Amino acid sequence: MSTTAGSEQLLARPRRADARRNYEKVLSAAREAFLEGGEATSLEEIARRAGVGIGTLYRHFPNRQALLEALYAGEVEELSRSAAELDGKDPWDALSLWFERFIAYLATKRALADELMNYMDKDAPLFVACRASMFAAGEPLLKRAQEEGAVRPDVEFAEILQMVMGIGKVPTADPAQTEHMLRIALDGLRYRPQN
Amino acid sequence: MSTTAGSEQLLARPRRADARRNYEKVLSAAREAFLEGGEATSLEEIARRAGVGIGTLYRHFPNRQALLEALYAGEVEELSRSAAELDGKDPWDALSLWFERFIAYLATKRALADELMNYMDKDAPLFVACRASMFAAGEPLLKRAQEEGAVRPDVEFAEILQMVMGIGKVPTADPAQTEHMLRIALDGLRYRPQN
DNA sequence: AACGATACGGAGGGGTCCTCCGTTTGTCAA
DNA sequence: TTGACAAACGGAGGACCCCTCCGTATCGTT
Repeated sequence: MSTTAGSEQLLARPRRADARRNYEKVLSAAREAFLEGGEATSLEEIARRAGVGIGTLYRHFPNRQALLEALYAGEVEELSRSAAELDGKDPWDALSLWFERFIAYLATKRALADELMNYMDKDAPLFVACRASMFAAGEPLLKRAQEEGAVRPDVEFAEILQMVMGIGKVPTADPAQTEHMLRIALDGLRYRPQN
Repeated sequence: MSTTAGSEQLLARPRRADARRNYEKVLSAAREAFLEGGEATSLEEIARRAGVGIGTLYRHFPNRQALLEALYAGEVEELSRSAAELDGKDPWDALSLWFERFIAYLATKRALADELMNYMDKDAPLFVACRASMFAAGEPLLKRAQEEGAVRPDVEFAEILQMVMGIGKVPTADPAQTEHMLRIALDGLRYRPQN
């Protein structure tokens, strides 16, 4: 899967054949488990699903956060890559479309996003790399929209990203609600104080 | 304290003198502890601070969430009450000022807010009452601003509240960052698609 | 085939939430 | 004042969780 290919460059993967196998097993068991069971799934449960001892899980991922980060790495790269497709479009449309995708991504991975927010300010190398990847993908979209005058100049990519993440994290019954909140907030990017 | 007065009407308080005393002791110990130690403070620690057995704590608050809700009740009422002072002001200023206060409130009680977001959709009676209180305070401000034409008509109070909560929950190094995000999002309320 | 080095697995330490129940204490009627 | 009972207290301990440690098994190489 391409999601794991992404983290290969960032994480020193284990060497022996069985180790590599188990690494993958744990990772995909974790992916499944978080999708189904929500954020509270225990590592013991994940190890059990992967058919692996708890000790093995911890050999590959020194703690809970490390496992989440490894999952995160692959998914984020995929999202970042999707910005490339938006090059031709109208600057504003491209920007807001990309953020919509971002929100959709957060929606499916809410459990992940929840835990990750807590570590947002941490500087784990893998995390820094992911942030960089997001910036590389999204910042040009913003710059382009600003240069065209579609977005006010007094906003920075970092804060918009955080704002969107915050909105994406709000639990709603209907995804349309989240999307509406996003639209309102993004319209704030277009607002001009003195008109 | 007025903060506890609020929850008196919503929670059936214990009857015996020592019980009432201990109830207060636990509540204020919890307030302190969450302020200092962050969200992860254990209930055992709170009981210890209150000079009370863990069993007693659980007698008054059947689980962790219940304790948080009880804390929440008082604080929210205080915030809601502060909307009354904004009656005279310009509709737009009143609305955005109130949300700014809301954000400031969330900032000091982040630990609380964090846990509470998880239960946002739950219908615990005390929670419903708190939401009602917030609506009573904030919705008129929005309506007034919409009638004056300062805010677009296609937004509802509930979603704005959620949006603001989402933004407030984002951890930032500098409060000014959060405030800027809020300003951008609120400017979205004033944006008009066809100009 | 044999021998490191590498990786596995699960018992168990320390922590948390919460329950259960024997003991203590407040309250009220006599 | 006293006695009795409901109400409340407190902490041991069960269930669960994260994580560590180390004896055992397996891989890869010679």
